[in-house]
Amino acid sequence: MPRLRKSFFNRSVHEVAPELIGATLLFNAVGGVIVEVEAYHHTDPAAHSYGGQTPRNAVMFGPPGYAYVYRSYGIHWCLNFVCERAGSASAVLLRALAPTEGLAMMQRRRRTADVRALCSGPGKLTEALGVTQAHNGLALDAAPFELQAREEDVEVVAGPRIGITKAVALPWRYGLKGSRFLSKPFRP
DNA sequence: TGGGCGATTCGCT
DNA sequence: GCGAATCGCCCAC
Repeated sequence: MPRLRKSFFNRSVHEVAPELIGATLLFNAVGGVIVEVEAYHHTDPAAHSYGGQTPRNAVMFGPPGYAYVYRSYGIHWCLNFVCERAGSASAVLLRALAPTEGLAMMQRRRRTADVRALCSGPGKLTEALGVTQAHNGLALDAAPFELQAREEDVEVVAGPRIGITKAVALPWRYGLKGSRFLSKPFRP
């Protein structure tokens, strides 16, 4: 199973995001198949990098192939993959996985046995995998990350992003068609 | 199936 | 001070 290298991320977020659907994300050998992501480009008012570089979003302004982690609503962590090139400040938000590896560990961290509830949302996903602020800025092609390219063609659907108040109509949420592990279904 | 709400931290204006 | 790339729980339909 070919591992994703940093060069995989060295392209437009709008190319990378749909190609991540069907890839496998493991963190300390825990994780599963990526079924939902969202693209955030620096020219996009909904992106953290839109207003320029700050200490929080500094990793987004660095080279592609690194993890950007931030706290959401004061409670959750959200995981992003930096894309394009240094300074372009664009990233893909990881929103949902179909759990395959380390089920027991994820069930313990999430305090539920419901497999559909383990990684079906950006905050759930980081809790299940154990990703926190401490992992902000880590390379994606080295431990504890392991990213594997998808092995077969998948059907990718797109729609509006979730939970934002700016640029709400842009269809930059991508998902695996028909997956039971999405944070929300895609409207036809 | 979907909407309303409270929890809770911190970056940024 | 404001409000956010969310979640879980409760309720109505």
